[in-house]
Amino acid sequence: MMNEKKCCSKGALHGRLKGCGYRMTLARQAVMDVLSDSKEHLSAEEIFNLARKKNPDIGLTTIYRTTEILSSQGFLHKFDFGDKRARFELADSSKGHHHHLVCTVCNKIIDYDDFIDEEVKLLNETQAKLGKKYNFKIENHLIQFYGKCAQCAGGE
Amino acid sequence: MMNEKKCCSKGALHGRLKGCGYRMTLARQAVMDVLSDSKEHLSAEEIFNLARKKNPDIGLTTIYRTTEILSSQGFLHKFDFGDKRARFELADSSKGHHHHLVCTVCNKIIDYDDFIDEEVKLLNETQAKLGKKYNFKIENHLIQFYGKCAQCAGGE
DNA sequence: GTGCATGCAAAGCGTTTGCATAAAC
DNA sequence: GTTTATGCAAACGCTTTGCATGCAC
Repeated sequence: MMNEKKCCSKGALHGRLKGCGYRMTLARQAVMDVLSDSKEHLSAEEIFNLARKKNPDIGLTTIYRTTEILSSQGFLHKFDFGDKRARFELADSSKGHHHHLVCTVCNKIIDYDDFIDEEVKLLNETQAKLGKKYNFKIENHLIQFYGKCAQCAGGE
Repeated sequence: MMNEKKCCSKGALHGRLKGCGYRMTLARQAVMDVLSDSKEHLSAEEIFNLARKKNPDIGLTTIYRTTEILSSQGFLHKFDFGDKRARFELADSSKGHHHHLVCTVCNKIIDYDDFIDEEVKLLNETQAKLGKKYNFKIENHLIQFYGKCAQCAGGE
């Protein structure tokens, strides 16, 4: 069994970036490493602070530009959880499809992949029907549940 | 059959605001009227421009404060369609449950209520299961499909 | 008359952009 | 050596806040 934790090796990243006309840089590697080490959905500023520990010269602007590129190339997924900042996670193909459960108080986010088979099946059907009826070329969907996590619900 | 187009009469709005310790003002009425007349999902600035026609002295700040209050009291629904600004619609009880289809190019939004019976049913089941498993008090959900509308898909 | 609501201006905050420098190739 | 990537500072756009004035009650 392979012990491949990361979605793609440094070499693969390098190659794929090159294939799109991008260069492989320390900053881009740092962003991938930070997201690879963390299993959270990090904001640009969080990535910045973590990347800084490895490379103190990195700038926040670079994080924005890098996450933009890496997202557009499919290395990262970009999410909006309603807390007014974009959040990113590695597009790790070893992790299957998942949806999110968002605490509206503390912003804790739980990725769930339970019960989603039916969900995804229905989603695909709906997507097909909607696409046809409204003549929309549907490319993506968003499902999130909002509520209060155990801690935050308790204290109320 | 009643010819009641608005979700609640001015009297009802007045009473319900009062019940929460809020006063009935021209600005609050204007925001409700604007949203009542439009069937779109309006941004704060759009509401501002329309409300201005009825009352030129109104300020954008008031729109922000008013939509905040009216949303929190359940008169309005607040949405985020990914275009970096909040959008509002009347919480009109005569309109049933609906979800959204969002064009990622021109930001056109289609409310659909087709095919959602099954969707809502599954959602409720999932919500119950997730709530139990993760000890979350789920209060809300978001479903949106993203893609390109007929016009925007054609021109590409 | 009292206290909430308003308008204006300024500040906040995440994000983007311009430009000179530095690094990848 | 050439071209892309970076860092810094400034600008941006939506939203929020401070404060004196105005309006609902």
